[in-house]
Amino acid sequence: MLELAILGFLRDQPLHGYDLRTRVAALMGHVRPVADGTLYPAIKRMAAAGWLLRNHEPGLVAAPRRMLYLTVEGRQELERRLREPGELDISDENRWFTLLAFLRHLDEPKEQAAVLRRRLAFLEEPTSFFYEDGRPMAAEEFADPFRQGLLTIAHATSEAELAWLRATIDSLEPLEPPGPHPERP
Amino acid sequence: MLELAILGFLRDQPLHGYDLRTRVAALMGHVRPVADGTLYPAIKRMAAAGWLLRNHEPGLVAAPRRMLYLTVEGRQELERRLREPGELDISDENRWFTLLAFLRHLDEPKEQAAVLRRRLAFLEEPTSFFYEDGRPMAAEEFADPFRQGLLTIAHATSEAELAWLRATIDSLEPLEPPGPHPERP
DNA sequence: CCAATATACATCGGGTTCGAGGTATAAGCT
DNA sequence: AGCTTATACCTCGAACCCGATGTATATTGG
Repeated sequence: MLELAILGFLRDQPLHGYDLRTRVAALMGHVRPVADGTLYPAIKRMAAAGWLLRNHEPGLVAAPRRMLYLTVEGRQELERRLREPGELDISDENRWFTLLAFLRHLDEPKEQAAVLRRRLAFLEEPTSFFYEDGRPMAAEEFADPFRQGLLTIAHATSEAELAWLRATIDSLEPLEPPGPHPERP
Repeated sequence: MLELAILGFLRDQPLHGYDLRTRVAALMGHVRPVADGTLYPAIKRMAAAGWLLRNHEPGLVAAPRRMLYLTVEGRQELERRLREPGELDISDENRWFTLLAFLRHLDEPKEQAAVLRRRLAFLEEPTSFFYEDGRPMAAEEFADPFRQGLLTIAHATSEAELAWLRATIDSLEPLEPPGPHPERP
C-alpha cells in the first residue's frame, strides 16, 4: 500500500522524502499515519529494486534533501500493480482507496474498468459479519445496538460505493458502438 | 485488532482455535483474511500473558482440540482495550469495526458513549486527501474521476456513520434531567 | 477401499511495520 | 545568544504478519 502510494505520487512529479511523507500522510495518514521508520526503509528498498533514483540536492528551506525520481522500471511496476492488483488491494478499504487514487495512471479505460469491476464483484458478494450455528445473522436479530450499527453502516457505505462503481464503469465502457460490422450484436 | 477479536469472542463463550478462526474470518476476514500463522502465535502469546487458558479435549468431529477459556485477567484486558482504545483503533476502519463488535462488553453506557464520541470527533474533523500547494482540494477540482469518486464515497460513508453515531450517543446518554430530582421520569 | 475434504493444530523464515531515538540545517522569536 | 520550530534524513530493535509447510483424525463420496 505504501509502495503503491510512493510510486503513484512520484509518477506525477519528482519529490523528496519529506514532501512524500506529507502527501502520503494526507492520503492515508488520517486513518493510518505513516512513520519515518516505515517510509525511509521503503524508499531505500525501492531504490535498490531500481524503481527510483535518489539525487542529493541542497535544501531549499533547511537541510539538504534527496530528490526522488521514478525510473522507467518504476513506472512499469506502478502500472503492473494497478493493472493486476492482489485480492487484498481489492478487499481492504485502505489499500483500495490508495489504488483508486492512482488508477488514472492506467491509460486504457478498459483496464481501468476491469479493475473497478473486480471491486464491484467483491462488494456484490453477500457476506455477513456474524454467524450463529452456521447461519448468517441479520442486523435486526441483534439486541446489541453496536453490532446493529456495524451492519447498518457497512451496508450504507457499500451501497454508496456500488452506485458510484456502476456509474463509472458505464462511463468508461460505453455500449458497443452499433457499427456496420458488428462482431456481435 | 486480532487480539481484541479473540478476547471479544472468548468473552461470550469458550472456543477452540479452529472455531475462533472461522468467527474471526467472518468478522474481518472478508476484508483481511487471517492466516493460521497469525492466529496460533497470537493465541500462544495471549496464553503466555495469562489472558486465556488452553485445555486439551477430544475432538468432537475430528482431531483433538484445545479449548480456550478467557481468564479474569483476559476479561479485564478486554475491558481495558474497549475503554481506552488507541488512536489507531478509532481512526482505522477495520480496527474500529472490530471494537464496535464487542463494545457491548463495556457495562457502563457512559463509557460506551465516551468511545463513540471519540469516533465522532474523529469523523467530524475536516480532512482532505489531496493538497495542491498546501491547499486542500475539493472533489470538483479533479478532472480525474477516480479521485472524485474517492472523495464522494468517503463523504457518503462518513455521513452514514455520523448519523448513526449521533443517534446512538443520544440514546445512551439521555439529556441531563432538568429537575431537582435527577431520578428522571 | 481409496481419495478428497473438513477438522484441528503448529512452526518457521522472510519480510514489514512501528516507535523511539539520533543527526543536521535554517528561520524566527525573545 | 539561546530557544523553539520546521525541515530533512536515517537507523535500530522489538513486534508482528504472511505464506508455506507439516502433522493428525474423521467423514464423505466414488
